[in-house]
Amino acid sequence: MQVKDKIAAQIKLAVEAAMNDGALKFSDALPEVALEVPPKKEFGDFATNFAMQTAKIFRASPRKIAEEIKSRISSDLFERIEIAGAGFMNFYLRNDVIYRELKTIYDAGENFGNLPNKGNVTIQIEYVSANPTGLLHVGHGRGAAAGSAIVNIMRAAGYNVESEYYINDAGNQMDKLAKSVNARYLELLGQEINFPEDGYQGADIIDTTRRIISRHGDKYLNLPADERIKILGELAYADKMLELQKDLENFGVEFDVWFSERTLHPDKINAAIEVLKSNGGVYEQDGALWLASSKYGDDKDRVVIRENGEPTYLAADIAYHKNKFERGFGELINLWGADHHGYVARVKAAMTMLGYDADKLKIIFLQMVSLFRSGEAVKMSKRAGTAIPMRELMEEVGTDAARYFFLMRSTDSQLDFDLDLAKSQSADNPVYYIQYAHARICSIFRQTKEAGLTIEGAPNFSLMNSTSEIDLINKIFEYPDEIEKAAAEYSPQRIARYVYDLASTFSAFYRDCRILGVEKDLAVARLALLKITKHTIEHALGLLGVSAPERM
RNA sequence: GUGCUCGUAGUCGAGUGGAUAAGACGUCGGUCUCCGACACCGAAGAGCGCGGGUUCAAAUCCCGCCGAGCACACCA
Repeated sequence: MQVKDKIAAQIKLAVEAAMNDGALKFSDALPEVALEVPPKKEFGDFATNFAMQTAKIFRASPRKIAEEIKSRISSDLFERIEIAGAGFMNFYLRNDVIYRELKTIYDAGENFGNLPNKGNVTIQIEYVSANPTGLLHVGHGRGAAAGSAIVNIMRAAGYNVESEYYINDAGNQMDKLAKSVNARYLELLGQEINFPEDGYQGADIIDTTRRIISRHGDKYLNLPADERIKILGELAYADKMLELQKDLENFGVEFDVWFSERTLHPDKINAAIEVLKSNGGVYEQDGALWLASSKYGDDKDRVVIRENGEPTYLAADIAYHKNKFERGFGELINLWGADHHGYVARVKAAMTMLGYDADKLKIIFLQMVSLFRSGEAVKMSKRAGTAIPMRELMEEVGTDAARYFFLMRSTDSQLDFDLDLAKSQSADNPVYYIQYAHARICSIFRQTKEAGLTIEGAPNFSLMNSTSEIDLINKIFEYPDEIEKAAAEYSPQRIARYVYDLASTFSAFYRDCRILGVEKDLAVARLALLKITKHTIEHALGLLGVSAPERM
C-alpha cells in the first residue's frame, strides 16, 4: 500500500469518527479523498482539499471541517498536519516513514513500477491498422509509438491488455494495389503501359514488383489480365505485409492479434446487417441500404450496402466492431488518425443499434506529424515521392529518438518533429538528456565497483536528509502514481515528462551529493538510492520503448 | 455553412475546479585542480484569444464572439 492510500484511509477514519461524534453532519454522499503532492514543498508531502469539497455537504466552513478531521487523526505517519489557505490539509510525513517507504521500493527491486493486477477484464487496443498497400509513414509511426506505449503502460498499471492490428485487406484499396503492381509488372518486363489513373504511384510499388519478378519471373505475363491481376494482387499483399511487419518490428512494436478484414466477408457482414434489418437500424432507399445513424447522434444516415450490392467500408467496420464486442472485452480502445473523427458517431450509433454499450468503445485521436529540418517543413520523401516513410525517419534519427519525440506531446496536439534536435547530442535533446543521466549512473557504479564499494545488507537510508536527496526520493515515490494516471488517461506523454523530470532531479543530486569520498554508510545509502533511480529510469524508458544505454 | 478539436511568456508547451500558472528553447549572467562540462547553477519574461456567466474558488465548467486545424463520399 502506498503512503498516499494510507493517508486517505486515515482521513476516512477521522471523518467517520467526526460523524459518529456528531461534529460533522452527513447530508449527502461523500467524495473520494483525493491526495496530491502539493505544488510547493512548504505545503508538506501530501495535501488534500477534502474539507473544501465537503463544505456544502457538511454545511460547515472548510477550516472547521479540517479541524474536526485533524483532531481525530492519530497516526505515527505524520510529523504534523497543518490547515492552510482556504482549508487545505497539509500532511508532513515523519522522515522514518519516507525511509521505510524507500526500503520497500529498494526491496521490490526490478518489480518497482509494476502495479498489482486489476482483475480479469481484458482491454483491447487496436492501433496502426494501416492498409497493406504502401509503406508505413511517419503518421503511422506516431500511432505505433503511442499504441505500443499505451499497451506497455496499461500492463504496468495492472490491466490485462490485448493489442490488435486490423488489416484492411478487402475492397477498393486492394484492387488499386493489384492494378498498380500489374502495371509495374508489365512495364518492368518491357511492355508499354497506361498506368491506372488512381493507382499507387509510390516507388515502393516498383520495389514490390521487382521482388515479385525476382522470385517468380515473368511466368504471369501471358495469363489473361484478370487472372494475372488477381495473382499479382495477392503476391503484392503478402509482400506489403512483410515490409510493414518488418518496419513495426524494427520500431519495437508487436501485436497479439492480426485481424484480417477478409474474414468478415461476406458472412459476418451479412449477419450484422441482418440484425440491423430486424430491428430497424437500416432501411432501403435509392437502391442502397442505409444505416439510420442520425437517430443516435450522427449528422446524417450512411450507406452500408451500395446500389451495386457491394458493402461499404462502414459495413465491414460495423461487423468488425460487433465482432470485438462479441469477444467480451471490458473496454475497446481505437487509435485513429484525427482525420477520422467524423467517423465516430456512425460507428457508435451502429453499436448502440446492435445492442452494445457504445461507451465501452473509446477512440483516441492522433493529430498530424510535421517534420522540420533546419527550420523548414519536410513534406515529401525524395526517394519515395510520398509522405515520409517511417523507415527513412528511423534511419535518420534512430528508434529511440523517434519514439520519444512521438510520445512527448499529447496525442491530441499536433506534433512538430524537429529532426535536428532529435539527432543532437546535447542536453537540449530530451532523449539524449535522459539517457545521459542513466549512463552517468552506470558510470558511477563502474567507478564505485572499482573502488571496492558495494551494497551489503540493508542500507541505512536515514543518513540521507539533504534537500537534493529528499527531492530525488520523493520524485521516485511519484512513479507508481504517474503510471496509474498515464494508464487512466491513455497519456504516454505523462511518462515521457516524468522520466525527464526524474533525470533532472537526479542531476541536482549528482551535483550536490558525492558517493566516492564520503563516509561509507552514507555512500552505500546513496548508492542504493542510485540503484533505484537507475531502475526507475530504465523502467519508464522501457514503457516508452526507448533504450537505456549503459555507456554513450 | 454544419460538426469536432484547439487557442497558456519571443518560441514550444504542462495543467481534466483549488494555495504565488510547471518545464524547456531562446535571451542575460555564472560554473570544469571535482564519481562523464555529452553537464550544471542563477536571473528577467505570461495571468492563460476576447467578452459575459456559474462557483467560496475558473487556464480548467457554461454561453457568445474572434482566430487556427480537421471532417462533412454509395473512398478507405
